[in-house]
Amino acid sequence: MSGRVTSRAVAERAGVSQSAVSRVFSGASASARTVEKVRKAAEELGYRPNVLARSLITGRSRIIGVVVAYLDNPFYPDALERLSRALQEEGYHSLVFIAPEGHNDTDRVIQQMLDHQVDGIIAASVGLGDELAARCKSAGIPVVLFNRGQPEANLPQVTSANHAGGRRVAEHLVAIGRQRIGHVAGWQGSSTGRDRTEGFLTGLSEAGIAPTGVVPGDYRRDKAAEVAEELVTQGADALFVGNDHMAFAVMDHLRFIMGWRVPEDVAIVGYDDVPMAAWAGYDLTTIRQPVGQMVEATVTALLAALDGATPGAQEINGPLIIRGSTGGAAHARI
Amino acid sequence: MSGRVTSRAVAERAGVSQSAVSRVFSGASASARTVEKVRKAAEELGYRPNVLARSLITGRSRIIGVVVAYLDNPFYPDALERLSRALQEEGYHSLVFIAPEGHNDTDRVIQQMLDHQVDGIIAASVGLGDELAARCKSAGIPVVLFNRGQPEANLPQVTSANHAGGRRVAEHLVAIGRQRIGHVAGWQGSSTGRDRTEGFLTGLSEAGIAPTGVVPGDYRRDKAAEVAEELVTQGADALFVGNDHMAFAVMDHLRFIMGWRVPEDVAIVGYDDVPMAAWAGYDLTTIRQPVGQMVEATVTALLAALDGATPGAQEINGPLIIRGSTGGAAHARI
DNA sequence: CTGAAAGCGCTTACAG
DNA sequence: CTGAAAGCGCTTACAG
Repeated sequence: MSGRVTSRAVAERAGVSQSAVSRVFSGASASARTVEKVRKAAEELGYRPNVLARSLITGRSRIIGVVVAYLDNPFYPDALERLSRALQEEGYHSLVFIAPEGHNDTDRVIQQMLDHQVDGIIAASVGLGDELAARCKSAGIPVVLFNRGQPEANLPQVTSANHAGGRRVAEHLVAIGRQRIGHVAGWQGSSTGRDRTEGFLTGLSEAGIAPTGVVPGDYRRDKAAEVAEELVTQGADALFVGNDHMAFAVMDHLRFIMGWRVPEDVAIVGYDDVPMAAWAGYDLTTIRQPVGQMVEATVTALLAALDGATPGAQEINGPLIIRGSTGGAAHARI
Repeated sequence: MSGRVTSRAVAERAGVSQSAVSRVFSGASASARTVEKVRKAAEELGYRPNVLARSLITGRSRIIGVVVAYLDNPFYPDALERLSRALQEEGYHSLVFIAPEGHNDTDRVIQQMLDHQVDGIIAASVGLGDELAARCKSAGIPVVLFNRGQPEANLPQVTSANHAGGRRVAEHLVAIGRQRIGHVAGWQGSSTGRDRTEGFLTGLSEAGIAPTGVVPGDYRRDKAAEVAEELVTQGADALFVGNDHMAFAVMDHLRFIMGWRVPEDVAIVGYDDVPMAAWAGYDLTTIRQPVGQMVEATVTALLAALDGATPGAQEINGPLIIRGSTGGAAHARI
């Protein structure tokens, strides 16, 4: 226990005032001689400025609160890793909260972030209560929504073009000649779930096709597998599954439990293009959510908001990646 | 911009002193009447205590720094989620750092955590330089290593019984009648990698079998698939792969690229028992790392250290989970 | 129980 | 450029 080394201790050892030490470490101007003396003393004492004290005065903690809901869908660890790195590069740190099970208790978590004087908040795939949004606003703490739209909230938000993506999936399944097309939908309480479903139904209806069935899978593996079984039993020869995470469960269930062939008996399309989708075991056709671009846009929006700007909603386009689960690239032009 | 609401503002509105406000929010004693007045004023003003200021005085931030190296191996997002939740339950928050690519630049990250006055540090699967370890010690900041041993460092650490696990794998592969057994090893720069490999070789040698080959896969999918191909080409009929993450890549490569059958042509065993290992598509025999118990032990050790205790190293036993990739439970007794 | 006061470790005008 | 001083928003002895 050497005890905390403070700027005062460094000042004494260097034979300068405490203010001088502070100036050296906060990058304010100081003579070369002072800088040298201070650095030397600091080195010898192992001094490092107390970031808390600095934040208390400057009113900026350089900490960004990041809320994430579930890490079992591999899209989110990936996003979290990239967000954290991008923030670090900008000199910010991430105070991470894993949102509680009941998706809607995020408000308490956000409040705690405010208590910690975070400079800004990124909410990945979780919503924000109106009251809390107002409180953040009045506290001058910008909030950016990642992969979640909340139109009423009027918050900066970054999503991929979910409606367009869903529609593109419909076009693809029709193009490869499928007629009995079902949909294992994402959680309809989320904008991603709703938008993908809507886009998909739009696409089908444009092709003059009625869906064989549309059943919510709620972004849960177990539920997705269950409802997929229903749909194929009803005769579906193609399924659009609301995200890759569910699609893997659906493929496993159909192939290994029910003995169906993919894509011969049933074509499968997912959403996200997580790395696993490209693995030989799944080879899943899917819409790519360009996570790198989405993270970049999110961090850019946050920095802009910290600078006083008011960024709006942003949609990033993602391509359809055609793989074996719908017959592969060769079938793309059929 | 209502501006920050401070305890002084609440005091004025409530007609009490600032100290009284502080006492109410820090749980110190106060008369029912004071509490009521203060709470009312605070409510009306939307007051919440500034945690930074509190931490500056108490010297406790109630923030735990968590360093994680890679989130692409699903074992770690899972661990991170559980760690974060467990910490939240104890009233702590997690300042998360994703360690930079070059595994050994963790020191800078740890230093930054110290600058933020974290109360403690959990380092998941990363090492800690001697100098930094010493600095944490002298600052009185406990560090607990999760899933990584570092015997020289004399730090509290929680791992699973990797040596025993590796040995158990050898016994199992011998028991099901495999004779030409290869090993795609984990990164030998890590204790987990080394211990599993050692245990495995011990087990083989006890059975009087020499390994067909031992090649490092470094916990990387691409490398693992590559060296697995070498090993089976050399005639291996069974492979122990250093973790599940690599084992999936190995299975995909052997089955879908090379056309081998698992387990008929080659039996595969992994390590970790991440959820995916139980998926029908892999059905991977593996040693379970009991992540729940490991997290619990880690948090307990950290809390104990925060209380002044000096917890030691802890090894959690994990069972062999026999699945289809080695012929399933039916073959377990052969 | 309560208020006045000191102080946590810094930053930042303000004089010199 | 530099030091003395005020102050960030709290907690916590100390008297009363």
